[in-house]
Amino acid sequence: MPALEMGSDMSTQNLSSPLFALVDVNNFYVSCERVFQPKLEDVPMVVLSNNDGCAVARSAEVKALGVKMGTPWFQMQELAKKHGIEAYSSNYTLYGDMSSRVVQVLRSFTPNLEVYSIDESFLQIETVLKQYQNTIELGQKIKQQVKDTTGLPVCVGIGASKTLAKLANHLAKKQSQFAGVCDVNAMAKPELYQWMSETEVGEVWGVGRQIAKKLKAQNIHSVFDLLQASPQAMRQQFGVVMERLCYELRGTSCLQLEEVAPAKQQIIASRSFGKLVTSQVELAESVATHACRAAEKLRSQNGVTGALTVFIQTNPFKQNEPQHHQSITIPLADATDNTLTLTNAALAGLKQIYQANFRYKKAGVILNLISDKPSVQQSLFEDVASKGKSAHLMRAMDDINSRFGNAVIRSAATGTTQAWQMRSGNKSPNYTTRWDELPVAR
DNA sequence: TCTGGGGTCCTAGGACCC
DNA sequence: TCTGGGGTCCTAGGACCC
Repeated sequence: MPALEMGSDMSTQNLSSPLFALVDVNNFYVSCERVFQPKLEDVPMVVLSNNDGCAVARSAEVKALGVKMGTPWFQMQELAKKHGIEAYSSNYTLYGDMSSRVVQVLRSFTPNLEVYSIDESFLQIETVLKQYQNTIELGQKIKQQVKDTTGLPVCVGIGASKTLAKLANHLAKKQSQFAGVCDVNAMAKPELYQWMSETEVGEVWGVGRQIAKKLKAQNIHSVFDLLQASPQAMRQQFGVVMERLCYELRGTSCLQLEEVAPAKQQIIASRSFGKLVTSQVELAESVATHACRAAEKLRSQNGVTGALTVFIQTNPFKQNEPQHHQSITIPLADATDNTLTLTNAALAGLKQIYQANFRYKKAGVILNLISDKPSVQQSLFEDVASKGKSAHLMRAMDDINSRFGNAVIRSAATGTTQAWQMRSGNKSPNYTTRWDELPVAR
């Protein structure tokens, strides 16, 4: 079954099945700090979030003590004293800079690269491989090169789908015998299944706490259990994302490499308060600040927005206090990036949702961007993987794109393809108008 | 006392239209 | 037994990711 029918470059398509490598920096923020302060090597340490609230990065020593990601610093005081854990405030400028250095090294291996997050990149490597004895040699080379150039330690996971590469990366990190590089694609099936049955289902990329809980309730505990579950049944219960994930686990790639980062759809600027806030004046100050910051971000990526959302919320951890989580979306008369317009809209919104008598913990502003690029959302696995349907979808897309260069296309879960033509200077926050429907064969 | 910030996708459901 | 129903547009909210 051809995995990807949507690729535009037919010449390079499907010559061989894809092979993905996920390169992930170990304990990224902690490792960055250590590059510049070598004395911190071997010191148990954490890097803290804004307001020095939570641990957002933990060194190996701290992880070994059982400290979970996001643990509030105040909750680990005792442990910190006992084991000499040091805490550092985060320095995102530094981390961003280190991140681009790592990407630069990775690009020297292949241009087919997706920067997935500040510390992770996917590489598509089946064409690169010829120059190496095997995937492990390539992985080790990458690892060494990043270490030599940036000082940062990475692990490499390799698999036939992004999800499997993620899983391989997990094994590379947890199991020392892999020496930081693991290829589940080259692994003998019995060995792979053994690892899978020893790995909790919650470790799978896309299986979070809620879904893991539901899976376990029906006796799906390990990755191997999930591998054996029927994708159709999983879809019925959990939706299309889960179905796709099942196929990915089975080695059928459904998720493409996204070499070009898609334009942002929204911009968020928000912060927690150091203390609880009740007055509207104080909230207004922070909301205005966030609106300004959001507007700056917007302009820095040459965007415009058609609607602005303001939200305020109480402290969800104070369960004995009345909770209030309110938001409102203000449509803007014209698409804009103007700070004053946005600030005024934000303040007007705040006025409408503010209620006295609540103690607020957080405020923020969300901008909904107007996209000017055609985008495609594939909802159905079948759309991607089954030849007939995706061919039909492609025809529909070609047709729409040739007639309306500036269209937004959605393939709905029912298998219909719909298109909206962009309106210029449109006033609606939803910036799209449905113009036609193209039937797609089921 | 003290609990991050910034994103994505998908679904359900209400209002409305014909 | 009673019942309209399909489709659109929009929002809220849940789940996930790092």
